[in-house]
Amino acid sequence: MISFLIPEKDLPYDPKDRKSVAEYTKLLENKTLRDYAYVPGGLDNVKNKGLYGQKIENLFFFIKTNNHAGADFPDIPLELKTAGLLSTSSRDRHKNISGKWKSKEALPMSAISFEDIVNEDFFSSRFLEKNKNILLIFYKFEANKVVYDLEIKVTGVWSFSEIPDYDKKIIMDDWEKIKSLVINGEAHNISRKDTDYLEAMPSATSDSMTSQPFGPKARTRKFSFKAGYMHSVIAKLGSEKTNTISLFKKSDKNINLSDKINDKFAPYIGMDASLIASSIDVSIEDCKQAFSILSKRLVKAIFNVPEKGNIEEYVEEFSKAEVTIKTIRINKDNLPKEHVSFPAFKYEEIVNQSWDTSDFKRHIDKKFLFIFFKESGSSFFLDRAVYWNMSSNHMNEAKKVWDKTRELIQLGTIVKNVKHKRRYTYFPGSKDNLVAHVRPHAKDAKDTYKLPVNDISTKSSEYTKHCFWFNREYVKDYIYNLKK
DNA sequence: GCATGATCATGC
DNA sequence: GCATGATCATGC
Repeated sequence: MISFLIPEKDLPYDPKDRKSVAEYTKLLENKTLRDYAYVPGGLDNVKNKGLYGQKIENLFFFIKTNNHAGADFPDIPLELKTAGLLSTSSRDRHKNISGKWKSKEALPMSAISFEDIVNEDFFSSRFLEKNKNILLIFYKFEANKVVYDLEIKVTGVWSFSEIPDYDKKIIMDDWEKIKSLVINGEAHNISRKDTDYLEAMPSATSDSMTSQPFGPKARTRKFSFKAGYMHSVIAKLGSEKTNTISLFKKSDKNINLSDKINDKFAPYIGMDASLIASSIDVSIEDCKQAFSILSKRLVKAIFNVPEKGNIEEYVEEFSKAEVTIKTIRINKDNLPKEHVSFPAFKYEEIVNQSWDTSDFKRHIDKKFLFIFFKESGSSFFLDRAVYWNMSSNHMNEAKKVWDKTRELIQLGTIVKNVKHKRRYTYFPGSKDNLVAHVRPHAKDAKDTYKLPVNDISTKSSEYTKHCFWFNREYVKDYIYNLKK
């Protein structure tokens, strides 16, 4: 039972009218809660952003905090959520889809009950019941600021019924995917990258466990919208001109992202690289990343991305689902010519990170679009486009490589043999782990990053830049051939 | 031939 | 100027 702190008839908005609530909420934009809040004796100094929503309910909407399961505005129904914003930088890959502001992180919504979801269907699910209409209040994130002084920048209502059909389809598929993992007794192996927009986000405390009907205890999780998805929600609420391109047409109803990508690539599959180049009217560069450049130009041609635009930024679905594109050349036996590199890591940073906050995990905890060119005679043809994400058990394999690498850097035991012509390292090699290994990634051997601890055998305080690489055998078996 | 170290062009 | 996304090259 909702009870108002002032009589309902005196409320400055109509709690039974969603539009009225949304318009009233707009008064908060470019203001702080302190501009509206009145408490006899003054406000407290709450800094915990988890309490911000309650304070807004109490002081701005004059609603007592409700502890029951119902919505904050039960008649319409509307669920109030507050979330942080960061300003986008010019180097931001989400700049184009986000406009001025981007979401600080994924938006947690309601808890997932593994016991219940297996008996639900999407349209009568607790997820949809609880989250079909969300009143969003976004503030500029500033750590350690008293909540009353946070600057509110964007507000508005997100409604499932009002998003495009192709977005609904992706969210429904995401929900179904989570449900099917639970049905298969795999709730303990769910990963955020199994889905596109709606993810099963683990609770912040890693030891919080709950039961699942057909498997061992699993981490408790919440349905959450990915940060990439929230970027576009924020831009739309803020009426920013984002100039993005959707893979879907308005009439697309029952097609998912993976199938849509395959459809778009289909006309070019089997086509020789030189023929692709001439048919989209570009030339093939003569450099190391020639195939990467060609495949990005092909993607731009297929999806109508401007020549100068960044694909992962312009293609709305790639931005919302946080997709990374990798181009791979494979030989006649489907083995990639090369291992697959990631950005070089900084030795001083990796020792201060945990696996969950590490850059490597952040890079691989995403969706990928692998574009494979296969060798044929003296040329290569476009063979496959694979929309892919890593499984949780392989994630654990990757973690072993990261753990070992971090340990070696911490101990200062990187270099194996100084006297040898070439310097060999103790970093995990491609035979040591199924998924990944560590190798140099630098302009040349003199291109270094500082070490947190001097290397014992070289006495050096810096070392050639290195990065994590996906093993090419792994790419062949688990990405190209989709082995489980 | 493969594992691993070394290096390069592009684009922002 | 440097990070990125790759390929080249050496030596076991």
